[in-house]
Amino acid sequence: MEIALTNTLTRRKEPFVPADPKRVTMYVCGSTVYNHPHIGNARPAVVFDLLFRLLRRGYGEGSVLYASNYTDIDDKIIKAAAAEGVAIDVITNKFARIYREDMSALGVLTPTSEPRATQHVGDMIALISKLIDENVAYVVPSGVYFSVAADADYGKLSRRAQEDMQAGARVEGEDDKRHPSDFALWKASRPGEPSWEAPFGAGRPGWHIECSAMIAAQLGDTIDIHGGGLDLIFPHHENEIAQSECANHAPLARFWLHNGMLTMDREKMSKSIGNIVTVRELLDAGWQGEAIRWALLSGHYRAPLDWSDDLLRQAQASLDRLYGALLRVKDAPAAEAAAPAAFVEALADDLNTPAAIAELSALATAANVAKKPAEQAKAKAELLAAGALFGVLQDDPEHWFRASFGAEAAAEVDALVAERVAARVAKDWVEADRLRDVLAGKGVEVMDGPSGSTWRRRG
RNA sequence: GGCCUCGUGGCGGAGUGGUUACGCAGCGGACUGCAAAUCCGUGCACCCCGGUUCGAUUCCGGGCGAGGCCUCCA
Repeated sequence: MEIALTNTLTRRKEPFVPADPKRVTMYVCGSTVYNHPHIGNARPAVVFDLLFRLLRRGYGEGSVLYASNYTDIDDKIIKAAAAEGVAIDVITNKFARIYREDMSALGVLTPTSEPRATQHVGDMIALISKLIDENVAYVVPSGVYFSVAADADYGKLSRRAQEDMQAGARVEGEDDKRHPSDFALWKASRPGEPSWEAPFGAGRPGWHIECSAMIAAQLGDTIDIHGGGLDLIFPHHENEIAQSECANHAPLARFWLHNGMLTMDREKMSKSIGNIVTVRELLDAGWQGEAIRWALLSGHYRAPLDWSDDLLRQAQASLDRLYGALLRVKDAPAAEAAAPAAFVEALADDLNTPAAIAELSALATAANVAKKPAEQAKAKAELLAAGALFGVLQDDPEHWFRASFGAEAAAEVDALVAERVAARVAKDWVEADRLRDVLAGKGVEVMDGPSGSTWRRRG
C-alpha cells in the first residue's frame, strides 16, 4: 500500500515513505487544557487518529509512534486558575481528563504518548540554551527571544517573506524584543505566576518551544509527520521549524499536514469569536460519538467544513444505513476479512474520506442484497473491518438504534410492540395502526417482517 | 495591503480533458394489510468571461464571490 499525503511544505500531494518503516513518527499539536474542547478542536484529533490507524495498518501496530501533547502551562490556564482560585494543575488535570474522555467518545485512540509541557521544561531550557549558543536567540529583561532575522529559512512553511511580516507586524509597546517578528522562547518570571529556574533567569516557557522540545524528547530530531490545524501554520509551526532546525541542523518534519477549519455559518469556529459547540454539549444532546466522528470525516480533511445540526443528521442517517445492514446480517457466521482494497486505497489517497464512505456504502448494499450465509458472512466481515479502520461501526447494531432508550423505556416499548404483534396476528389493523402511532409518539419506528416486528429509534 | 485555499445538483460531498461517484432528501416500481427498512429505476450540477484543444466542469489567464493566516487559536 502506498500512502500519498499533501505536504504543506511543498503544497503538493507526495508519496509518503517513512524514514524508518519500523519506527514511523507522527506528532500533532494537542490541546491547551483550560476548558472543554469544541468540535473544531476535535477535527484534527479525529483526522490524525484516522491517519494513525492507517499507518498502523500499513506498518504494523508497534511500528507507529504517535505523540500528541497537552499544553498545561500558558497565559489562559494561569488566568483560568486564578479566576477559580485553584492551583493550575487542578485545572489542567481536570481538562486533560475531559479531553481524553471526549475524544474517546469520538473513537479517537489514545496516542502512543501524550506528553505534558510541564514534564519537559528541562528539555525546553536545554533547547533554549542551545539556541542562545547558536546566536539565534537573545536574552533581555522580559525573557528570551528567537531572532527571526538570524534564520535565513524563516517563513518557508507559511511562504511569507520577512518584509511582508514586517509590514503586517503589530507594534507592541512595552516589549524589549529587538524586532516585532521575534517571538518569546522564555518569559521572565512574574509575581504570582509559576516559574522554573534557568541559566538565563527564572521564568516559564513560551508556547512554541514546548512542541519543539517535546518532539525531540519523544520522537527525535526529525519526524515523519507533523500535523495540526492550518491556523497553526503561522506562526506556531513556522516557529517550531525555526527553533528545532536552528538547534538540530536537521529538518523537523518531512511531511507537514494541516486540516481545514471548522466553521459555523461559514465563519471559523473559535473561542475568541464565541461561536463554539463543545463535544460535551453534542454528546449531552444525545448525538452518538460515531455520528459526530462521521460528520467530521464527511468532507476532505483539508477543506473547510461548515458545522450544523443538519450535517449531524445526515451523518447519523448514513451510519443508520450501515448499522441497518449489519443488523440484517447479524446472524451470519463469523468470517475473517480485511478491509477491501478500494476502501483502503481511498484512505491511502491523502485520506479521501468521502471516497472511502462511498466504498462503505457499497459494502452495505452488498450486505443488504446477500442471500447465502457465506455471502452475508463475507459482507459483514468486510463491513466491520472497514468500519474498524475508519473508527466506526464499533457499537452493537441493536444498541446503536436503541442507545437513547433506557432499560425501562425499552421494556415499555417492547410491551407495546408485543401488543401490536398480537393485534396484527388478529388482523386488527385499526388497533395495529393505533399502536404504531403511539410508538411513533415515543420516537419509535416499528418494522414488520415475516417473522415478527422489530423497533428502533426514528431517524 | 501581503500570503494561502476554495467556488460541483434541493442539501452534504468526491472525481475527471470526452462515457457525469457516494450519502441525505424527492419521484416511480418491487416488497408490505398499510407502512417502515431494503432492493431496482429515475430527475436535478460542475460561478462568469476569455484562451488552449477535435472536445473543458476538469488545463491557462482575467473577473466575481467565499474562507483562512498575517494577534491567542485546531
